[in-house]
Amino acid sequence: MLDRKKLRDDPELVKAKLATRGEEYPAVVDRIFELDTEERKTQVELDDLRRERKELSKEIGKLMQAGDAAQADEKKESVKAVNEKTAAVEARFNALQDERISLLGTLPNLPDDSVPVGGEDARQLIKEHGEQRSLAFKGKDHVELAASLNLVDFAAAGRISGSGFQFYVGLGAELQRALINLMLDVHISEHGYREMRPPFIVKPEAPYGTGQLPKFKEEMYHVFTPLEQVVHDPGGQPDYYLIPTAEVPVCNYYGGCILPPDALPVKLVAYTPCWRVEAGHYGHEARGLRRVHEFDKVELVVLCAPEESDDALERMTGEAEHILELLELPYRRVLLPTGDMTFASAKTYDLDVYSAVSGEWLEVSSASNTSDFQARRANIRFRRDAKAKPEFVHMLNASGLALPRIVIALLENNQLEDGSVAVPEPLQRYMRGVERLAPPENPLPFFD
RNA sequence: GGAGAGGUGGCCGAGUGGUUGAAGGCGGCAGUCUCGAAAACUGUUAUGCGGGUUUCCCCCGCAUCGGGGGUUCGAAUCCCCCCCUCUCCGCCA
Repeated sequence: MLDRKKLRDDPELVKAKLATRGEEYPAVVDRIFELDTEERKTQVELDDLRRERKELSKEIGKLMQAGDAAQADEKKESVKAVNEKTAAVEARFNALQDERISLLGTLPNLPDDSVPVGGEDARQLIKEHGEQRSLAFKGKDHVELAASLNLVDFAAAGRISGSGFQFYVGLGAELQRALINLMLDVHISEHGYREMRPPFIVKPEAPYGTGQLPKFKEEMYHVFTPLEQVVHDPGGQPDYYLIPTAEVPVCNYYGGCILPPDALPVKLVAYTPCWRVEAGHYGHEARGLRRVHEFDKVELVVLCAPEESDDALERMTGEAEHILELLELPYRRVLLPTGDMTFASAKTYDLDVYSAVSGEWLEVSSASNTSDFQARRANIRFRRDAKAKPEFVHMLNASGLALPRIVIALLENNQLEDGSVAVPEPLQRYMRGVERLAPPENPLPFFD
């Protein structure tokens, strides 16, 4: 949510900045500006009428206590007249306010000044790390490796859940668990995060707070309770959503709270599965583990004071990179342009990992500074001092990291000519000391 | 899922239709006392929106007692719906 006052004070600036994110936005800003002006005029009218009613009602109370029923009745009539006027003005006020708020909810965050203007072409390479070496032999892609090493059963997942789901088996499942634990442990003990285990199913208010709603409703899975038990249906919303990222429940953890002085920064890390509809066909883009409906991710969330958030974004991105370095995966950091950022973000870095087989970069992390945008929507504030007025915190999130494409890169980059895959050293202790992923001696019976 | 109880300010808790934004207590902050601290005493202690003044100082209005709707001249208080918590029963990993 953008600051209503900022939009009021400098609509041209807001329009110019939002225009870099989508051509449809300036017109919305104009409309909100009109609504805001009219709404405030109406509020003055409304407040006056309500004050009048309040005063009269008090007088009626006094008259009743004094036993003067006749005069009281007379006043009651005048209050009724005031109430009629109030009802009309109130209806107008509510209509203006509703429209303003719902339109404001559809505007994305203002991009930071350091963000390049433009679409995908304007992506800015910040750094590259590690050698993008190619294999000395013809490597298999991760789907072939996953099959030959008996790590992932795509066919079974397809039968049971449909395309876009995976059945990790044996060492494949252990690898997931190992990656999750490695990431959590590093973020907790080296980077000072506190682990959270949030619920995976949330009410609509939560994705609204983080900005997935109302614009990206179709990207989330809806969870309905059985029809006869559907009791609340505010605004036609389904009952629940499956989280598309841990950001949704974790960022809402302090929803509505005013954090005391010295509470910031708050650093939270959570592993959760993530569910995304990913409607449409992607072909090669979606092969195997590239783009899936359900995946595992370790997510970092930081709440900090406004003046800290620029540094916090750099730090968090570095912390995600640290995991890639531990896994010895070549990666690059890219600064996303205005047209490419997620809704709530003011500035986003993507981390891409290099795949030796396809020679492509695969996105494994997105680190965003949402400034006060999510904090406004979720209403999360803090006090600098015991007596200071509450201010909105700044909120940041970064994947640290998303697993499927890590697995792709790990398998493809670390494969050896004999068809096995080397396990990076830091990961071995999380996998019972396994150094190589090799075809199991007695694989699961496999049906295709 | 069934039956019952309840949700009030940072916390505890009073308040069942009238000047209650809300008693009292605790905590916090400021002051008096003290060499200092404790104790005691005094004062103070919500958020949002709008208007004025004009800049962070104050003044005024409105709203807010889980959320929404209703009754009424007037609702924390009465009615309806929803959300949440607790107790017992049922079911269940």
